[in-house]
Amino acid sequence: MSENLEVARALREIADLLDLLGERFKPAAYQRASRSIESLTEDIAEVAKRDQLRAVPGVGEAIEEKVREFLRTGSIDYLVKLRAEVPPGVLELVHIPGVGPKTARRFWTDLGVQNPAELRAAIDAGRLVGMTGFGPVKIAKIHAALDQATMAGLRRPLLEAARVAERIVSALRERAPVDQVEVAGSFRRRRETVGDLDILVTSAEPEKVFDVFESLEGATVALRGPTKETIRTSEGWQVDLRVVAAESFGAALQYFTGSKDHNVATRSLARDRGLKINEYAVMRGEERLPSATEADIYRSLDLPWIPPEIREAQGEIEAARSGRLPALLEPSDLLGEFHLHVAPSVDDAALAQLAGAAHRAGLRSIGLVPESDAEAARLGAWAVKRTSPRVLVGREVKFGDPVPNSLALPAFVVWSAAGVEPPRPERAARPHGPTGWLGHLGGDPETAAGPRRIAAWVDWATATKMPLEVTSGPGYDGLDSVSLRRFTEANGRVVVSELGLGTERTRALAVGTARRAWVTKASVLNAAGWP
DNA sequence: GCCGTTTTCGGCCCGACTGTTTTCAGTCG
Repeated sequence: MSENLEVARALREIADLLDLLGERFKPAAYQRASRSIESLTEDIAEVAKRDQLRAVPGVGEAIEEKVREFLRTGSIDYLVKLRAEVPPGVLELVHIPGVGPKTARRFWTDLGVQNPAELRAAIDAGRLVGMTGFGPVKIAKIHAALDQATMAGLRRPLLEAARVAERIVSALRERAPVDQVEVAGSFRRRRETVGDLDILVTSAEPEKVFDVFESLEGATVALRGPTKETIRTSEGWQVDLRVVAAESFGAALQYFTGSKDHNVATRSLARDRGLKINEYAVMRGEERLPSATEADIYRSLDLPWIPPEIREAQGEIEAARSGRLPALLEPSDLLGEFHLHVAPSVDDAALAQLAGAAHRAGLRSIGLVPESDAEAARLGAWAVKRTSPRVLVGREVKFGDPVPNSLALPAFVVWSAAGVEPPRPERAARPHGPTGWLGHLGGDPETAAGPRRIAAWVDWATATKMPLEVTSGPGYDGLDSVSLRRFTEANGRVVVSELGLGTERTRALAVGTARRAWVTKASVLNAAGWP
């Protein structure tokens, strides 16, 4: 598993380099293969072993050979050769907002500029003045972008995106003349990390909506047209707002939710049927088909509506076509929350309040996680009196440490993998103790070491039938949806935790992470229907 | 480089926006 990301990165770098060298279609081909391998739920080395690489979308004869070379030797000759043709800093030029491969290539070949620092020096020395295609406005924009280039291209945790999205959406609902408002893009698909926010609204008065949008606190306008405006928030988020007609809302929502590969697949289905889908409507020749809702769009393809979380071109189209879409976990399926840390200072009144909140949230049981044995004893005495919801007292224990049992065994254990190296697979034994599950897998998903660690833990959990905890993203527990899907497909069980109570946001995000992994309530220990 | 029950060759998503243009190229999503 660990090599998937490395292979994807190598292919992505080939794509970027080819782009800079002016290749026409190869970059897109390498990009597609890279994306496809990145979101693969299976170990690429296993796929290669089974001789199924060509079945991966976007992998043909040439890329198969390069993947095999990488798996065999850890590098790709072709990539090494390309790197030699392009100075390393030139790749960074492409990451400056507003600078693409064509522009970066001209800086490099026409001006000899090889990295962002040299570009800044060239601008300061006035060397761009007089180059065709570079007026004063464009030069100033590039200079400004260089000053804040650090934010560009960065993806941040889903939970962080949720806070920004909620703030903007509620401001628009309150202050702007909008009807429907929806956040599309990777946020709506609940990707673990989000690069920018894409908001769609319907409104009869787009200009007024934009006026409100750009007056949000800390907002600076990046661009504004009649149907679209882009701002940058003070925290560095890029937020796009599009105003569409109500009759196009479904088409636009489907289009801007993506993923890119899912859209390629739906468009190709449309083509097979003599239809054409764009962001405004489904068209049959000159005839406009209903496009106000996403269901309209999928109906035109004879498909049921597909939940956004699984729109990744990873089998959802085929499943929809054959009527085998899974009934994904719903927030209302969760009947227990078992990861409620309680402070030592918490008194009976506060506990009663917590239980009341859980009851109102529809939970039948909750699990309290105190920090000490003394606290556990005190909470245990209180808990036996509660029946609605039922209250259990558990402990969070560092994996490998003994379970504390000074008075009574805790009812459950959250094993924390934080900072603990995964056991070797041959030592596939669950720790002794009460019912437990493994959380805090840790690891940074954006670095190479993170996924490898997580994969090792997931392999171990699969072998030992240890359940895994799912929360609202890798910012907390490190478990990404690709690994999670692999785990549940191998019959792994999960506990979905929002790590708190009464915040719709965290529950929605935790459930969203599970849904991305095609998790149904049958795999979820704290859901309805679990024996 | 990939892909195909209309193609094994000839296509490759496409529209919005910007800045520079006198009709368009580049970037972005």
